[in-house]
Amino acid sequence: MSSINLKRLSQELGLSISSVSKALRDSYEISAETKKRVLEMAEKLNYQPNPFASSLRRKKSQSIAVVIPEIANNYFALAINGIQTVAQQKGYHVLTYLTHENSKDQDSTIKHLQGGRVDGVLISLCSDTANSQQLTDLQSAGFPVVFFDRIPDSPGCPTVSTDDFDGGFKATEQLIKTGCKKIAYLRVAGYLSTTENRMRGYLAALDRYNIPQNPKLIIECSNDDEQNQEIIKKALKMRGRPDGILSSVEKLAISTYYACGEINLKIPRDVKVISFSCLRTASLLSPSLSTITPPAFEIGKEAASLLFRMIEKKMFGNRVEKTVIKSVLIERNSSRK
Amino acid sequence: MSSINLKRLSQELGLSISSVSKALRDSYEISAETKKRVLEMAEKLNYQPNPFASSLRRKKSQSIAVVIPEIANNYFALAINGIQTVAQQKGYHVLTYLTHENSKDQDSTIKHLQGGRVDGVLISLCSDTANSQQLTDLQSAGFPVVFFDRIPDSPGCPTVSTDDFDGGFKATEQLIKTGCKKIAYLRVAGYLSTTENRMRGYLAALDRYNIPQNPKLIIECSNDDEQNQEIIKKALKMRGRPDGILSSVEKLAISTYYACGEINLKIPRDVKVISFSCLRTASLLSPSLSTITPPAFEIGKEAASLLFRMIEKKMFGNRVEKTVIKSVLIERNSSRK
DNA sequence: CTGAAAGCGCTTACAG
DNA sequence: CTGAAAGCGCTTACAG
Repeated sequence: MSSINLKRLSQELGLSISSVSKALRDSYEISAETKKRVLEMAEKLNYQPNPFASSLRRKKSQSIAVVIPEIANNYFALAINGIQTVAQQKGYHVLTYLTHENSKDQDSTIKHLQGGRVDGVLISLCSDTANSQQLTDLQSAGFPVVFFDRIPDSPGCPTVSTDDFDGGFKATEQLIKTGCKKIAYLRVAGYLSTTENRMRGYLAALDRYNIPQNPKLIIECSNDDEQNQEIIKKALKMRGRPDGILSSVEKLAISTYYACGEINLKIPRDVKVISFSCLRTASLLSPSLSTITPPAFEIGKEAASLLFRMIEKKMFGNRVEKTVIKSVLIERNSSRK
Repeated sequence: MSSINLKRLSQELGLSISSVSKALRDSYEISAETKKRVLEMAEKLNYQPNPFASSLRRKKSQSIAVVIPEIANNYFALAINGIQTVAQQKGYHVLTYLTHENSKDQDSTIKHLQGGRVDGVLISLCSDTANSQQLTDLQSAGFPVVFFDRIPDSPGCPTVSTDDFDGGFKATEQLIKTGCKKIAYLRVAGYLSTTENRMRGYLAALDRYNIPQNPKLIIECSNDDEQNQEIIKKALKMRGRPDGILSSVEKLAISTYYACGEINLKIPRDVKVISFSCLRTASLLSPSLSTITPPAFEIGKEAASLLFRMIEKKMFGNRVEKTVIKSVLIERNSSRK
């Protein structure tokens, strides 16, 4: 925008373009005095370098992409906060892309990014991600990609996530200890390792306490809030209805609250609820919601730091980092006796 | 990243670079047959154009910036959702910058953006924005800037916001009608027109119902949640303490709930509460929170649309658009008799 | 309909 | 320490 470029600046100073460029980049080739003059003039004329010229020449975009399923979700909002904190400190720009839980959008986004618009990608997969050729291509081209939260299974991917199995196990254990015998696991569609691992933890806890597994209590939800509310209502009305609910994601817990309200079931008296969630207002809900809370801000920070290490090639050889940050279980009234 | 460029593509096809470029941009100068061949080869080799070369040449970044105070806030998360929806549809990229309510960060961000990295800026001002020379410079250079939610006073700025005065008035009226006589307005620091207008609505409602204004009931909060809780607690303990609270932003309502819990005041029995807020869980809180809810998603969409009209020069002359979208007042238990 | 050439605004290896 | 020149990968006015 600012029409001041190196050419104009160099004319103003009576120097060559190359000297001005070097002075601005603090090159050792330039005398201290010249640097000072250049810097002052740049300031005076409010010179802003053209980022595209620089990126084109240096083959570095100074940008990263964050690809997430949605943003109106406390987890992702907090994670982005962590990512931005690290990126802004590094002087990097952050491009955000929403996939709306749609693998087509996700693929086309990833495809676009191969043009070199960014130096690296942080991605939390959409729930219906099957086998993304685009992603595989991107990675096998040596492009830095870090997965966070919703991560794939394959061993070759650098990931930052929370201990999903452990969270699922402990949450289930909590419900069992308050007397629940029929615990419903609310899962989202798709087969991301995140959901799968949470479910494995749930199943392992049932085994550990000799509670028989019941496939009817594993309830698959969709991306539509209204529809989910109906699904949950139906589950809560069936014969042998659940006396405890473990929700794998925040929004299903909210749908559960609404569903219970509609069919007059009291939480925790009639059904106990616990959910993976970063809801700030968990303790203000009626009743307050027990949560397994992933440290979203830290996960974002960690993922971004890892990505920058990859971008800056500070990784040791081909080692693939798999960072796991523990979630915290906070017992509140929704799962009390 | 992908090392396939126009040169490589043209060699592969036995065509000149210019013809390939034109074919890819669907130029009328190129025959249908050649276009087909080019497109197929581009697909086959997974050609992705280098965005920087294109941006440099065309002086168009195909990107916009969103500058907001924070992201872990339902309002901004929803607004970004609206912005992204419009931008992705237009094939634009979205860069997000957080100012953390800090005018220095805001200024340095704006300064950076003058380099031409984006074609336009959507900004919601940080609370301590005084007189931003950077912003004035940007606008007077003819750079497209649209303000949303937290907007400045000056008539020359295109803005998309909610009817703050009206919201403040109606919320106050609601509290008065349920019997409140001492209504505290919780305001944030700084003098953005948003907060000011909400307060003017509040004051106008007091006047309208012949309730004397009391400066002690206008309580200035900070950006620190813990500190705010103390400030609110103190206000609730003073002689002639408030019997109603109008919170100008969501997070102060949450602090109010916590403050009341700590000093054993029952909402709405001892004090009634209403707040500007986009909290999804407002109706699940204990008690459910009465809100004036700005349509954040629509505001984001509208602001982005306006920005694109400016970028595409589809504006009529110098007309400055000031779009106002009404908020909805939803009465819930926190402000019931 | 196709192609040669200039140029967007930088950076950097090289010469002096 | 300074500068001339090439080139990053595109686009587009122009010539044929």
